[in-house]
Amino acid sequence: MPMSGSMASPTGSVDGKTIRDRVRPASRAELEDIPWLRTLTPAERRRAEAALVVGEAEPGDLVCRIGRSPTYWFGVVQGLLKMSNDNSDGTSMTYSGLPPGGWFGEGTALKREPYRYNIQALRRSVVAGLPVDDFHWLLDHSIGFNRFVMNQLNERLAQFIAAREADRLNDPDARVARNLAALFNPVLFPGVGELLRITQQELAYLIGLSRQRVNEALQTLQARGAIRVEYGGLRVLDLQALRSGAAA
DNA sequence: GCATTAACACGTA
DNA sequence: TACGTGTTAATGC
Repeated sequence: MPMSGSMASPTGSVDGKTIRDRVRPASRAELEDIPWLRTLTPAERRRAEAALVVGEAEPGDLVCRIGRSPTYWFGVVQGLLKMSNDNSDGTSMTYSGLPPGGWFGEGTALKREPYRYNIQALRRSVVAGLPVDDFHWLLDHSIGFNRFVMNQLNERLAQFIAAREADRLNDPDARVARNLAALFNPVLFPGVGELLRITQQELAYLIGLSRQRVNEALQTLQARGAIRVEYGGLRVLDLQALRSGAAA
């Protein structure tokens, strides 16, 4: 039985730069793209906006590293990140892609425990961070923020179940379709838009198939009108078809 | 039979 | 030039 989790990718030279350096306050335009700010009262929002920072991540940069203490609750403003861990045999396993609009790390921030995964930039990205102390302050003071976080956790749980289901499908085309549907989840990743910039190689690592087989599946999905394959990315034409696995 | 790795030509940023 | 895509051939379960 194929399990996508069994697929490992070569780790490559981990140029272990962290983006801790060179963070700056969030610009007005960047604040507009942060979905949970709209759930706050004016006073709460002022505090959150003052605390938010953003940083640029180059391809390969680590946004957070396993074992480090949580410093921020993170969000993707632009670009694409991946969540993965490294195996003892020098390979790594990719668990999830993180497109724009996605916020992550609340589990670690809640418990103030070390990160359990690496978060790495796949392409040039802009990452926002809310310091953990401010994250906790919002949890203690803001009803709207609590609702957002609860909704976020609920949606992620649904995604987790869907991912397990997708892993058990043995039709590679359907697995590719379901994984794409997850990346285009408008609740978890409201900033992804209709064009997702990701290479077929990274998609292959994420899904747990070879690049060649992913390419074949993408051609099939395109022929069915669910997506359009573009250079360095994919455009979604029919999200419902992807969710249903785009079965023949 | 079907997916994987390896290798290649080709087009694009 | 470096990278991503699309394709083929050989190999393995």
